[in-house]
Amino acid sequence: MSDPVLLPLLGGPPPERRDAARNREALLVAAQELVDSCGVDHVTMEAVAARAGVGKGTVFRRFESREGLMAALLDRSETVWQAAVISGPPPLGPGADPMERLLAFGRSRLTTTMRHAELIRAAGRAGSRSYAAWSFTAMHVRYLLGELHVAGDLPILATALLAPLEVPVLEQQLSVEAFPLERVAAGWEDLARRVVRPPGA
Amino acid sequence: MSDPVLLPLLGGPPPERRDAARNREALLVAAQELVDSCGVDHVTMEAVAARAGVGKGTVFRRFESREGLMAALLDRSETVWQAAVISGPPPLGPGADPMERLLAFGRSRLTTTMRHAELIRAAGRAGSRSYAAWSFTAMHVRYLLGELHVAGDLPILATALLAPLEVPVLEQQLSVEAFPLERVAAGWEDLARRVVRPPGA
DNA sequence: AATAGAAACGGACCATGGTCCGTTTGGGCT
DNA sequence: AGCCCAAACGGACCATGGTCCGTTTCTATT
Repeated sequence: MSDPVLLPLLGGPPPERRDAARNREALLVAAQELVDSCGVDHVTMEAVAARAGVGKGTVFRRFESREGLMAALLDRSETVWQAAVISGPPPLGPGADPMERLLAFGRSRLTTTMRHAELIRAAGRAGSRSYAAWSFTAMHVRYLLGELHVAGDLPILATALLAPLEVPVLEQQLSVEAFPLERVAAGWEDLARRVVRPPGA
Repeated sequence: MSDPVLLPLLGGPPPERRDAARNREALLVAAQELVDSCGVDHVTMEAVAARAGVGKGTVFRRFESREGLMAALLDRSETVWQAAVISGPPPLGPGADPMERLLAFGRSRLTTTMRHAELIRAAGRAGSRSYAAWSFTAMHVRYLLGELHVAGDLPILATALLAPLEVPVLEQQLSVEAFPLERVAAGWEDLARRVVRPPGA
């Protein structure tokens, strides 16, 4: 029977079996290599499986779908950026005043989004991962707006600032309309100021 | 030889052959019926072809891809909405003052987008069609901002107002975070006012 | 160490979007 | 009317994402 002492401590689902963990890692490495060498949309699930030395079924059991695999890859890249926001040097990280941080956030998020654009596209709305990514930025912007004593519906206002930084919107501006990146960045700063500026001033 | 009088008038590409036009129409009708009865993502290209009584190759020749077909379908629905904006009754159509029109535009676009959400998703970035749809709303908002004497980079500000009305953003708020529709709509109005409000007042 | 059963594995199999090419058809020209 | 050929057609064929299930491997328990 199972240990009555451990039982109450089991918070989440049981841990992965060792071979499963090894395969997950191998698959992520293989996928990353293929993405780097062929570009996201030329990577097939079979190729990833073959390169990792496992069967195709295994890939889908671990990551649900192609989107899920891409989301997992994306997660890794996003994590290092999130760390820079949480605990990196100012003005992106803590230390600068909130308005400076907000403007730094916008510029940084803009370039990061474009850098990861292909992967973000390929990840689609994969499970709860993409939600997690959105959630982080939403929480951060909400926090900064709070520090700036912005009045209003903060979650909604945060969304208003984040929406123009989504891939399809940025691609429309940068690629289709061919606005220079600096113009888009400056435009976002202007938007941020308009949103933050108090009504009576 | 070809008529020397007609030749200079040939602005665009030559017109479709009669059978081609008939098939295009039959395919659109078939696709619409299937979408209505099964839901967008259960419609297969073969099913559409079969229902229209043509071969699969024909569907792809006319519409390029699944996304292209969905975009064509979407186009029809969007057109009637666009007509309402251009020449319908105020406050959405012309006649009301610009700020009223802008607020009416936001609410109307919000509900229209959600009504067409599945189709918009399925249409993806299909050819120049999705660009045309974006282009219309962008132009309209730019025009209204001009009428309101808003100072700044109007194309960019228009984008800032349109981005929060895109499907993924709205779904995040309405479905994932479960904000009531009225809250999202009110939030957009607040955003519009902040963007329009002049700096010194 | 032996055992049992849950979990993971692999690759054949299926569904569907998309391509290709030999055949048919429409419509301008004589 | 008859000819011609560009355009359109159709459906076999291919690539790839995703499923299924019989087999193998891990690990907790004795």
